[in-house]
Amino acid sequence: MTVSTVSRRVPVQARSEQRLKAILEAARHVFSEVGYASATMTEIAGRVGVSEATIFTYFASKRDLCVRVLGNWYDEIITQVENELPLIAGTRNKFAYLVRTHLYRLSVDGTGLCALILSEGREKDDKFGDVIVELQRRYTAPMMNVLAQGMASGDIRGDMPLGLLRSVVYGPMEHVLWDAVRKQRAVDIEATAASLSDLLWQGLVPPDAQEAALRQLRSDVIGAVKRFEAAALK
Amino acid sequence: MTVSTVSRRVPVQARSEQRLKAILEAARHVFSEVGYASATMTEIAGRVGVSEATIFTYFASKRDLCVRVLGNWYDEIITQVENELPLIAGTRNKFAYLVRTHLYRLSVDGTGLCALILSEGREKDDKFGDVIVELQRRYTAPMMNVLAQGMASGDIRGDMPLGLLRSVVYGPMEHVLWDAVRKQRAVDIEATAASLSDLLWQGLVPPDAQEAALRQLRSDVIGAVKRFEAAALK
Amino acid sequence: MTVSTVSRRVPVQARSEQRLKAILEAARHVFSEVGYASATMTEIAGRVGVSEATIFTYFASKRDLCVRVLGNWYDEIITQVENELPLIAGTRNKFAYLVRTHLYRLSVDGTGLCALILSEGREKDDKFGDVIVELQRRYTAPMMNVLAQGMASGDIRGDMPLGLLRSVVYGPMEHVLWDAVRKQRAVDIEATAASLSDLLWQGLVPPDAQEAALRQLRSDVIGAVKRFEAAALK
Amino acid sequence: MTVSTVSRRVPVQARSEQRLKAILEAARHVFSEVGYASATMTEIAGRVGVSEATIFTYFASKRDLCVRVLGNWYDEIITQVENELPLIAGTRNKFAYLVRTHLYRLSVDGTGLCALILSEGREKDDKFGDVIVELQRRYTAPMMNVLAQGMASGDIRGDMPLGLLRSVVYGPMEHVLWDAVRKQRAVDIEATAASLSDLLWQGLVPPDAQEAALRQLRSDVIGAVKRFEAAALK
DNA sequence: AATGAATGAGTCTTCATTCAT
DNA sequence: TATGAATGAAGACTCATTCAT
Repeated sequence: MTVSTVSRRVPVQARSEQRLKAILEAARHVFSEVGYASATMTEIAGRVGVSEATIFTYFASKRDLCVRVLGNWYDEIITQVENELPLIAGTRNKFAYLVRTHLYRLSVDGTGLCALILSEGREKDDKFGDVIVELQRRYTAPMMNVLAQGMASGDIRGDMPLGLLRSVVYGPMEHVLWDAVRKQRAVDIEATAASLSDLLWQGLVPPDAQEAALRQLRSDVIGAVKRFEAAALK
Repeated sequence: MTVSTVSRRVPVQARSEQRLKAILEAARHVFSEVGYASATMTEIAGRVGVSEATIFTYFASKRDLCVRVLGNWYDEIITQVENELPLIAGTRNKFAYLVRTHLYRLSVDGTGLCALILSEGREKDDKFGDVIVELQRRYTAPMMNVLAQGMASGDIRGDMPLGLLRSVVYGPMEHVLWDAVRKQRAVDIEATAASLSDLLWQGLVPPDAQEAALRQLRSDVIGAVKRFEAAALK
Repeated sequence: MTVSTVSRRVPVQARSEQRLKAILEAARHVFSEVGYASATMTEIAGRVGVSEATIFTYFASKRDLCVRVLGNWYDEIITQVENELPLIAGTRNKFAYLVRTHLYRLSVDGTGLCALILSEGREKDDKFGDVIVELQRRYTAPMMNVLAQGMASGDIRGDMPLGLLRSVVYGPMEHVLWDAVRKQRAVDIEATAASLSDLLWQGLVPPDAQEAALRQLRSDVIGAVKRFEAAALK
Repeated sequence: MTVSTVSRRVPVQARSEQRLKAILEAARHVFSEVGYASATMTEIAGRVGVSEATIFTYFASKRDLCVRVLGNWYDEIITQVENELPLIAGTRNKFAYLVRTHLYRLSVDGTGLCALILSEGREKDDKFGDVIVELQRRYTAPMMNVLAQGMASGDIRGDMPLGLLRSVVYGPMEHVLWDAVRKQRAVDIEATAASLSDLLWQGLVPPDAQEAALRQLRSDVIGAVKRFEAAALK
């Protein structure tokens, strides 16, 4: 039997559950604020009020801690969306819901994490491996489905790659929030979400089909009304 | 060079001028590739082929070097835009030009710098402070002008804050490029620029045309209803 | 148990006795496998299936545990030898028995312990101090007696210090086993023991026989020369 | 171009050459005294009178430093042996020379290194890889050649594997020296070398061939003398 | 002007040991 | 008696920065 490098068992008692949460929360904030490379275990430990060694009792490494922080964040929001989205009808409404939810989530605690994901996710040595990629995929899946279905049904223009649409949707939201953080200003989530939904949807809608559809609709109504009038006057 | 915080005498001879440029260039690449925190003076010095100490002859600190790198990058593109933009007529054309130029610039050497700005520009200790905010402001000024003038002329919808429009424009581009970097794929700049210009512009355009159509439709329906009521009462 | 430095009350119940043995056994293996410095209480505790704190209920410190492990190991083999050796007759046979037993013991679980003794027994701060020296002395006593008696009886050459003979006997065995461990090969204990006994014994035997032969030869030659000279002068 | 992890260039100036030697020497002592695992860079740096960081300017890692220490040690003695051995004639004389040299070298500064080699060389994760194995092979090559040639020429018994003979030769020497270190006593190298050479050689010589050869020789001489006498008297 | 050399201040991580329960 | 939890002390290693030459 070889000597195995057993990392100590993670504490599981009631009391330590709280500590674990505290560490995760502190870590979430620190990673958010300064990014992975600049975040230090010392800082995180200091915020929780424990020694650095204690953190290593709960997490195997800085990397592990970060992965768990990200995982938690994703899990929370993924769960929420998976529960609420099915209750909403209509492509346009689903779209607006996803925009609003994303914006809200990011604004609460995610801006930094998002930056983290984006900037650390590209390291060559894939420090976080496919963990992030997979989480990201799961997280954006609902939006991608909405967009894909919209394309299929003709609600959304089909002349651009889906990946580009994703960037068009998520890019502005991240940008808005970074801007806010950088300028230390609060964001009016509801107003911003409404505006973005509106503007982006208008961009996503098929360019001519839009007017065509309106014209068609109007002629239909007019036709119907005329037929009705004719019938009524008879 | 916009901002500088040099504490030592900068050499002014011809040879030194070249060296300074070489250092800036190497630093730009390194910062781009690995971010501020992970970039090392050793690596930069190594690429230039000088000792680390030499860099400190030209720059007071790593921070200073980075600020100068960013400043240079901004200066280059700002200069380019200030020269070329006036030659282009039409809000829509100017908009497309700016999108294309931004995308092109970022894709060449700016993605990493962009990440740098976004992830380092938020540090608690205000490492780069307002330097970046100011540079960013100057850089986006032309686009902001185009958008503002578009609003004034009625080419662009006026029902949303200008800052939001900026996010709508720049957000997707950054997103697209990070995506590309993360997936190690090249971006077809021209195609992407065209698509983004198209889609975004459609979103930016005042929804008047649509509203007009809708208003017309509504008045049609209302008229029909009135006539129907009249007929029914007859 | 020979030496102990326990500072806490050792449990005396039946259950505890077993646990103590289990800890000692696990510790023996771990120390064997990786040496004192690299052995961890976590690993030992893990193998026993108890918490690290429990070990400290039985042993005052890692050092104490290690000393006890070594003491136990020595005790076992010393007891065995003290029981079996008297049953064997003849210096040569006793010698072979001790070689075989030592080799066998070391190969079973002692190589690592041996390394432990050799490499840790030298520390500046006298980590194990004279404990090991004393154990070692007791352990080698039987062999030393055999050698001393052999010398007295003329079976073994008396022209070298006893201590040197000890090295000649134990050195090769340790060397053989380390070689085996390093090369990850099993040792044929019986064959090796036989070969070593044979070779070493031949070296240990008084060189008298050979000297006698040589002396004879020399006198023969001298005699011949004299006769030759006499003949030549004739 | 990827960011390469360039370790800083090793200093090469005259002044630093001395420092390098000083570090190597201090390291040799420390590793000797406490083994690889227990040796600390702090201790080594302290002895040289420099900061820990300085050592890392010269050596990439603790492992690297240790490998260099070992390499140096081996190189010195290998060079010496390769120069001197050819000047010595006769298997027996070469053997004695190698024993004496090994003993002398070890006693000067190698005991600890030897322990290091033996105890660290067996780690599973082959911390030092084949480096040590190869050095060890080169170092023992001359002795192995002498033994092999002795076997071929019948000077040495051929009924045992060469590897075992190596252990028989080197084992006692290491044992003698460890004993000395452990007991803090000096060794009389010359006397010990002579004794060991004598005793070991006697063990190595073919068991019966020895006496047979002597008998043969004597009869040859006797025969020759008789024939000579007969001729002379005629 | 350039740099070889050195280092102080951290960084992550490990682990024997303690103690309240 | 046993242990979950916590931690102080230390260890290898990094790197921006300084300074004499």
